[in-house]
Amino acid sequence: MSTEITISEQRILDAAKKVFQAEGYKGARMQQIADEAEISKASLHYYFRSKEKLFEKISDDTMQDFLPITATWDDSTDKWENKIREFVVNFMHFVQTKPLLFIISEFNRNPEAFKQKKKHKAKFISYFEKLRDEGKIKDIDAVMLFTFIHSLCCYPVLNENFFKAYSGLHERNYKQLMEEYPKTVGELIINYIKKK
Amino acid sequence: MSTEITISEQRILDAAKKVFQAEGYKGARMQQIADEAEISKASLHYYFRSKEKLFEKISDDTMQDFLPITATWDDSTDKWENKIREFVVNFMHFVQTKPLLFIISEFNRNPEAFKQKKKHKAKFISYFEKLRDEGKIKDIDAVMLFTFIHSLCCYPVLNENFFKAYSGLHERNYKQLMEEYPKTVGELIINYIKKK
DNA sequence: ACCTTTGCTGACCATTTGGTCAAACCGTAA
DNA sequence: TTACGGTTTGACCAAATGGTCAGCAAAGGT
Repeated sequence: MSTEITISEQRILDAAKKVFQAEGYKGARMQQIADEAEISKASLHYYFRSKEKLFEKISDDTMQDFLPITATWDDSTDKWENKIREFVVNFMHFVQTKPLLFIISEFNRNPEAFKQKKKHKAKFISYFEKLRDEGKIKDIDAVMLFTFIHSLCCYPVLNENFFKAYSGLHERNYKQLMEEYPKTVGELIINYIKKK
Repeated sequence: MSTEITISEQRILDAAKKVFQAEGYKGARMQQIADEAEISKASLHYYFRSKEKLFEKISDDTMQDFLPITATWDDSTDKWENKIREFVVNFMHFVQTKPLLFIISEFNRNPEAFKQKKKHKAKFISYFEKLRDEGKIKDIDAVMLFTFIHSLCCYPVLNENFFKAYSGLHERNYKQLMEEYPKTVGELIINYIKKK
């Protein structure tokens, strides 16, 4: 079967995620990925014809993994406050766990390379526009809200090292801050759109 | 004088900023920078011994340019609300104008390379901790606040292309959004820490 | 036992890249 | 005119890099 994933293939994908995340696309070396996967460089090219194909595969997989999180904005009886809390926690966990940094970097550098520009905003936007039209929240711009949540969830994780050095926080303090962070972000957002 | 900057040197710096910003450190090519500066690659190395030195110079200059903005948190009689509004506008303009993207990327990739880790947070933190202790604002964590402002100001600009594709916004809509953005961010922050 | 497929590798290649160097260029002071 | 110091460059180099290929070994299938 063509959809089966061999052990070697999985080792390569794990290694590639690690190296791409640490070095970026241009900085990552095929030899380094091969070493990390304990395999020869020729084998690496046997499974993934080129560096580009390998990057694409990881990029696609990661984006695919994100889809379940957007399900937050499907119909359900949860209060919107809880949906926001849930989304922020899940989103931040995703950003902390998955190799998003190099994908975003590459995206910024070369947007054309990404053909299927999945528009994840649709569900989010319509969910909050409906709430607004029903008068259940303040009169806010849903796209602006979308931007706020993304910024707050992604920035401190994606730019962890820069942020640490820049703010003078050490590892321990940063971790401590990040433990409370999702909860506080949730409350910030809720506080912003809740009718008083 | 060693502090004088020749025309060629300036041309190189401008070209390098452009290329580094567009391609990242690893992706930038010395030849491309030389071409952009309309100069030979050998001349480029005459002024800046290595790619690393050139990067360092630009990185240092950019960080230096940021200092005036932090002056917002010096003593002055302005209301804190106005200081926040002013800072957000200035900060976002800076991020939009200066080549921050590749510096942050490189910083994340290789934090040790940056020796003088300037801690800009000091003034900001003490300013808001004082306000809090005086009971003029809510009981918030100043570091958390620092994180919020940075995230909100930097993310949508640094990851412009990713954000656009991801959210499905086109150029026009993005620009329109970004015009109101600083103002709205300011109000979001003020709303969060203002005593009711 | 023989053949075919699949996984895997060392050796090799063409190209790119950061960096060097001797020589040329050019304004100017003597 | 000449000598000199700073500036500029084409030609060149060693190292690194993505990628190729012929062939080996193991696992079935017949």
